Amino acid sequence: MVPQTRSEYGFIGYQVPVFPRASRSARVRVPIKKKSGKNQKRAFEILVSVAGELLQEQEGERQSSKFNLSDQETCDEKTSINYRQIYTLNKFSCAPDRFNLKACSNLKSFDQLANVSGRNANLSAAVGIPSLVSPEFFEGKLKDAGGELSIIQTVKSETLPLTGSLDVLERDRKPSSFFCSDSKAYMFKDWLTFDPSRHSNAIEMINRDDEKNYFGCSQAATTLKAFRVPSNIADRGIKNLSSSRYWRVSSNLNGGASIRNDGKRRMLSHDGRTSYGHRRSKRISPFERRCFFNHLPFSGSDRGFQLDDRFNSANKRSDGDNSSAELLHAAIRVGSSIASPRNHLVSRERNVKIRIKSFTVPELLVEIPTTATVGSLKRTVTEAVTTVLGDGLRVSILLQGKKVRGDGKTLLQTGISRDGKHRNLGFLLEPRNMKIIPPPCLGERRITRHATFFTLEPGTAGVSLVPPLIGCNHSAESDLHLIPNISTNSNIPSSQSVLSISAISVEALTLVPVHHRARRHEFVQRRIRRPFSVSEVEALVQAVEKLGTGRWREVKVRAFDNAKHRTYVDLKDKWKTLIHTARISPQQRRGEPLPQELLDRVLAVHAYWSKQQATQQLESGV
DNA sequence: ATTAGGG
DNA sequence: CCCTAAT
Repeated sequence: MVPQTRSEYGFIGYQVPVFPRASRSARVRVPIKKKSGKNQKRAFEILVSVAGELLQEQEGERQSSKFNLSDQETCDEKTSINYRQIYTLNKFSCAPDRFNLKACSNLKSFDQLANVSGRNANLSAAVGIPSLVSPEFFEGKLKDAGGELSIIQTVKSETLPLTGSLDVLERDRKPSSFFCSDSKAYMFKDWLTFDPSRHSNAIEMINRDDEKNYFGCSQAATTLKAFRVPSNIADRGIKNLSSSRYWRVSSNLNGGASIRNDGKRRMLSHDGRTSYGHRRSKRISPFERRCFFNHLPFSGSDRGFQLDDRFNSANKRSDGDNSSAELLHAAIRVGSSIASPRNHLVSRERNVKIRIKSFTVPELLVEIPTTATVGSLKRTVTEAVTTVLGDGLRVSILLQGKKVRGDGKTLLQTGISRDGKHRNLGFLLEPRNMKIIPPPCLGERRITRHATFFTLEPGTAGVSLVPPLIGCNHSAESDLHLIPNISTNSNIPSSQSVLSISAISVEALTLVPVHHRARRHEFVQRRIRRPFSVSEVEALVQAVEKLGTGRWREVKVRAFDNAKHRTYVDLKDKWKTLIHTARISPQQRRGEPLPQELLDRVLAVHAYWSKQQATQQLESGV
């Protein structure tokens, strides 16, 4: 069944993707009452609402056992829901006295569980009590809203991220529990949005019967964003989708190169606010794909959005022969050459087929500490390159060494089409802005949009310049192997070396201020990994010997005051790992070997202060 | 901000 | 290293 229509309803504000059958989900139980209880409660309200519908579906399919959580499940600590996150409801179950939810946010894949029960939630948070369940829902208003919808939409966890395919389910079933009472049809909401400010008002219902394309969602924190989007924008979404994917992967690669070394991380969401971000993940799980996907508009069709789509859509944009645009090879190598054109007739028009086999990346400056690893250098270069390729390139056309002016002219007029062998045709790639990679500690990353299509002369032959597949390795952990002409002369005078990637086909670096659209996705940079040196460990041990554990601030001031990149949390963490290291066998240890003497001291100091702590507690207890 | 721990 | 509850 392919949905011809899409219907959505909801509250505006929070958005909760429904994700009925996740393949897996880790679990963290969340009590209602928390420091950030208010927001969390909202999230729960939403989740519970959604789950209510899911339960009905579940009931109909007699799959309840699949979702049941055992009764021994108890409760505990850990708040995991964060206000501005998107939650995905993974699993749910309902018992007479409890309601279990598993959910995850977009920022942490599959490790959130909300478990709401009469026991671990505080009294007013038990299921069925209006304070937990949103009033509308509880009182059946939501039901009415849903009742008008004849289409139930659900999403298969496996297929949505990649294909965007949707299943339409129709249910005509007797409702159950406290949710909904007698809707004729129940609906799976792909997105349920919830506006705290108006959550006791009417429910908004948006029918989108006439549109095939739609926006999956906007950002969770973005309120009042219309769902309805013109299809031309949705079309554009395909591009963004690809580009963002592209960026995401490449950014993931940058685990080693840090822009900020001040011990803090930052995440920029598209609305410019700063918030916490997600961790770099080792792989792109289906859920991640979905989450990622969810941020973006997508085509309602069944086609997926594999990387190839970028090219597909590029081809389409060129208005030309779809098969003609070859995948442009954009390895970072020297020179650009042009493939000879085949005579190809599309319609009445003769197309010029131009293939860029490779091109040179314009000059890049990468500043990186000499202490950085080779891997981080690679990543830094990767990022620099992808940044340039993404949005920072200006393309000029060179014919016989001269820039071809006038974007309005046809290829015929400029003579490009007659240039049989295209020997004299060239492309000039110039960075639009010089500051590609800010040196560490010197500022904030430029936010650019990545992956840009350059389409020349639409209407005739199209040449799409597609960023290379750098970073399309799906394993974010793996290092990329760039092949730029990196001069690895390490005549590094100071602590900072400037690495220059020379450009060949670039004549000038133009300094064109470019408007930076904030990327629409959160992006967060993990700090660079900086293994502790032996001397650092030495200093740490010495400080702890003196100060004891639990005074990391003082340890920091005392022994690492000038090591800006070592926070007291780092020191505490290092101490933790030191203890572990000292306990394991030398064979199991990794990294720079530490003198056994040092490790012995670690254990001794640890034992000593542990005892101290214990006796102190005894004293205070008495 | 710091501390303490889990991830 | 990250994340975050609890101080």
